[in-house]
Amino acid sequence: MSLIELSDQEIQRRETLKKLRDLGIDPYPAALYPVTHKSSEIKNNYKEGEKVVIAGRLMRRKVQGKASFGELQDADGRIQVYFNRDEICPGEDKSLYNDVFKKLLDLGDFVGVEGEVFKTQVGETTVSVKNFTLLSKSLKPLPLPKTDAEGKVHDAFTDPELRYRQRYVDLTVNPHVKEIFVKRTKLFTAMRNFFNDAGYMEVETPVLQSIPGGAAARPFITHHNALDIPLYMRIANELYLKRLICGGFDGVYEFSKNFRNEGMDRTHNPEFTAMEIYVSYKDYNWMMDFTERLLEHCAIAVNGTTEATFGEHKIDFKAPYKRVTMRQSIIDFTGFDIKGKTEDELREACKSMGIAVDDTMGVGKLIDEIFGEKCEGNYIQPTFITDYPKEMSPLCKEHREDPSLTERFELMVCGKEIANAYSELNDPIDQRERFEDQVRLAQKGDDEATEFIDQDFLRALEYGMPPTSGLGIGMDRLIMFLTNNPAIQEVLFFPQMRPEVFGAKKGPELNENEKLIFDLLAKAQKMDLNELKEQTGLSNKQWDKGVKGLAKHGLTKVTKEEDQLTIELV
RNA sequence: GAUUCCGUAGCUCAGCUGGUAGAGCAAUACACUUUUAAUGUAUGGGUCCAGGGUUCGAAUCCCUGCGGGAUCACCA
Repeated sequence: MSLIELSDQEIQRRETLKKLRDLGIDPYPAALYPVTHKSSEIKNNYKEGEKVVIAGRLMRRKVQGKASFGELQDADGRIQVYFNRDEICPGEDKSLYNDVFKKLLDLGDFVGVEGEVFKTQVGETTVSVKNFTLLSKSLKPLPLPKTDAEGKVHDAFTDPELRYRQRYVDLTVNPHVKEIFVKRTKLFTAMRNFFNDAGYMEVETPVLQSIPGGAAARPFITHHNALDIPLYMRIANELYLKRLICGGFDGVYEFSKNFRNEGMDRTHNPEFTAMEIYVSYKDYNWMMDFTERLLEHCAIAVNGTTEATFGEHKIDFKAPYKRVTMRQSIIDFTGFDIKGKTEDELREACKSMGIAVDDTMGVGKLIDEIFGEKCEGNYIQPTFITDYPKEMSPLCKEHREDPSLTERFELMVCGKEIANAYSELNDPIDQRERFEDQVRLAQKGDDEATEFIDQDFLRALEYGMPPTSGLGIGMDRLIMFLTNNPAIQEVLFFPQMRPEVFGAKKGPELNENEKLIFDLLAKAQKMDLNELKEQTGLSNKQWDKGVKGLAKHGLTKVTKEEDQLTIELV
């Protein structure tokens, strides 16, 4: 990057950097800095006169002559620091205060401070600085949002594009954003602890798979050079976890980064995190109990309460949750009973409800459309929807009382699904037939159906899998609900975005029009302005921009005598 | 994919029916020894997203492109 592209303030900071080096101060020292306290420890456990060593970013500086206040921001928050000229510079030489502190430090610099804790007249806990060390120089000015006495934020850094692309800045200046990610980590920890306490084991399964299975979604495809085969990035980890149940574990779970090559919007990112857990000798009824206890536990761990606010809704994750069969749900909201209906009858019903259908849709898909259109959005409080039609659930066990249904539930919150669970299908012959049905659906044109048959998974089932219940939870969605964020981008550190274009800006060299004008003028050195314009044959706008551009580069000068405008090279 | 809104100083934003680009904070200089977003005075800082068009003249009007937001569609 050339200097010409730097802003005024960036150039100043680079000059400051040089001055520091000239004074023998290393702006990027290597040595460990012996921090003894965090800002929160000092503020929460105030001890008058305590000697502390702290470090962080200098985020505020207010000079008042021979004394100054500043604010240091560390991982926990901010603490005020007090610089007194004669404390820092006891002798004749006051340059450490006058020059280094006042002129060569900038907001955003990482600084280490040794000092003593005291309270100012206004009562603010403050560290009185005895000595300070520059730990890392900041060359770009940070946005500086400020909160006033009424809690109103001024100059907030809010542009989503800038915030997502430069999350490091977002995290530095927006403490509430940091809080979201602290909560996100608390959620993962709480869930992990809950599973571990129950005796289940965290495992890892492949991200690169030769058959993308376990869900209906478009995968990302890549290529392995040594094997010379296509590999897919996983869309789900279900089939691998079930193999491990076949292998004899009681319970296994994995926080799984999944990748789906589909649309992006405020609730969908190409990579997202799911949690899947499989527990042997259990069924979906047990899993419902387990799920509501899990979510209650997680809500408390994250927010300290089972209650959460999401937009206009107040949600309560306190167990137990309401349970409604899909059939009953559709009766409740449409008056239509799906039990025993043929594909044609269902298609007619959809049409009468104003739901768009086409010929590729089978019984399951049609029911799903009705539910999605008429029912789903109505469940605000956590609600289990149970007993899904068989066609929609190729990996789920047939219902013990009704062979057209499966033992499946989804957990709905605020009209969105956040969990999905089965009594897992473990009959290998049934499973093979369901896969084959899926292949037929895919051939019929249903792009949600799975077109691959995972033969190795079927082989595992043939050796035998104990009765098992499995649960999947969309972790991003769950944390959105727990932190009141309607956009998935807000709960991902680095949401996917179109790549930023760097270095595309033009340098100081002349553009085509400027060159044309310059070359013509170079022959004469000095010309009448209008004459030159005619010779170039440029449009008014192009001419105007070109001439202004040249003047800006300091190459030409226009002089006016009487009504005569003359242009000459400088 | 469709519709719609937005892109101006490091940050937040003004800028009317076209007429020399503005404010606050940040920066620079000077003064000030306990301040609470906000000390005073002075100063500097902009290819107004890019390219084209209309015009004597475009940040402003029109077209195209790029980037982003919102709504809808699709997708868990």
